Amino acid sequence: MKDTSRTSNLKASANQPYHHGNLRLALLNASVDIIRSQGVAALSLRKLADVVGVSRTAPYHHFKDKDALLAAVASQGFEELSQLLSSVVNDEQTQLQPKLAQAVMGYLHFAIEHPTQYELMFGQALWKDSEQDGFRRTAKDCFRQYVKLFELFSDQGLINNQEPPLRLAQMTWASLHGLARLASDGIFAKQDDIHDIAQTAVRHLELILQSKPA
Amino acid sequence: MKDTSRTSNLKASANQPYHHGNLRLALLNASVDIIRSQGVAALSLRKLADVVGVSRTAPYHHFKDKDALLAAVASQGFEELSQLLSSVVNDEQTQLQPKLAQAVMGYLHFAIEHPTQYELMFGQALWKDSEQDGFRRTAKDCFRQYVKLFELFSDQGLINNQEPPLRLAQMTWASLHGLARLASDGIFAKQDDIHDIAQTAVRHLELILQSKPA
DNA sequence: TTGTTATTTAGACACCGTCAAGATAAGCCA
DNA sequence: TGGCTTATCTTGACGGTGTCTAAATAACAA
Repeated sequence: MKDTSRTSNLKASANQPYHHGNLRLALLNASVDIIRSQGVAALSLRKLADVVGVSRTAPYHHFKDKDALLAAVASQGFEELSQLLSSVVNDEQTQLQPKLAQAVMGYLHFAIEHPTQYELMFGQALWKDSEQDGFRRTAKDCFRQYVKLFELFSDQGLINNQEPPLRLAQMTWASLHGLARLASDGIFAKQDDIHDIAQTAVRHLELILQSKPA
Repeated sequence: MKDTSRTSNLKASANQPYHHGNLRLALLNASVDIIRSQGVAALSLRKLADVVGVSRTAPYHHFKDKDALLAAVASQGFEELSQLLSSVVNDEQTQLQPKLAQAVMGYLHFAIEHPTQYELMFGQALWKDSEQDGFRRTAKDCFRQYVKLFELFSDQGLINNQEPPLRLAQMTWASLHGLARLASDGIFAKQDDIHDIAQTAVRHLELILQSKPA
């Protein structure tokens, strides 16, 4: 599909309209596609370059490393999750239960729909690499949306638990993350089980938020 | 370090005392060492063979694949976790709270002490590979120990929650796993935070086990 | 136009997993 | 003992990978 048309062919945004049009974005999109459909292990820079229609070393002018590319793909995932959570925060619904369920089920849906990307987003490779702190920031912004949800509940007096909202958010996010992991990694095999466990979990989550532990 | 001494040099067990002594075990031990100290990405069959002192292709007579080797390393981890959990089950202590805390803290300790191995144990690579079902069995045996703990509590009347013990085990294991992941992947950076969150989690876990949800 | 700079390319290197063919040696049976 | 079978290990080779270096190309600014 490598034709000889002008470089300004459609030009998705006004940035970097040099030779290719917008190589960085094209590489990122293709990477997300490959990772979501075939897993992280299936992504090689050489095949990626081939798919996009450039030479093997072209991507290195837009991403320092393969790790930098992977960090960008992970960031894209966190931005998608952030948007999901903030839409729940800004929903007109004011009751705790529906909002909580909406956030939890949306989160789980993302993890189950895009398991390989979710694994990449939370893997050690990126989090222990000190060079990827742009990635780390978008990830923390995402978590902040989740915390904001709990602060909202707390402000509206929907939480009886005495723990600070941040701590409750940390605790429940850990639970949610664990469920998401087990589901998306294929460890809880039966899809029905996952749904049941998720609903049971939401019910107990509410229970925790409403209770006053000693 | 490749000397010309007899092959029966120390011979760790009575199995496979052929040329090397016990290549399979040596490879497995060296792999665990490398993965724990440098991560999964740092393990190459060639360097591994070099460390053990054999040629590059020798390992293929003991492990079909690199994946088969990784599955063996993961199995070793699950066996270690199983032993930990069963020691809690068989402890003379009969109260719920100390046993639960002992299991949770032991589990978290393993995950934090050996983060790279823990990531391998729960990664998609192994769980989505249909060929590694020996690995899957040891993993499920490990989870069964955890379930047994809850059945024990239930038999002794220490649980008021109406949910079946299996469901409670699934739910709390998901929470525990999420916490372990966030901690061992370096996402909850501060070590103190982890400890606090873990204690808060244990407190709320008890709370769930004691409560009767609608 | 000329020069500067961003972008892309081809070539090369070291490393990787693993397949095929052959060498070695241990165990078994005569 | 000797010879056969079989498990074990080795050498050589192939295609694929990430990425470095040096050269080519094209956009832009003067």
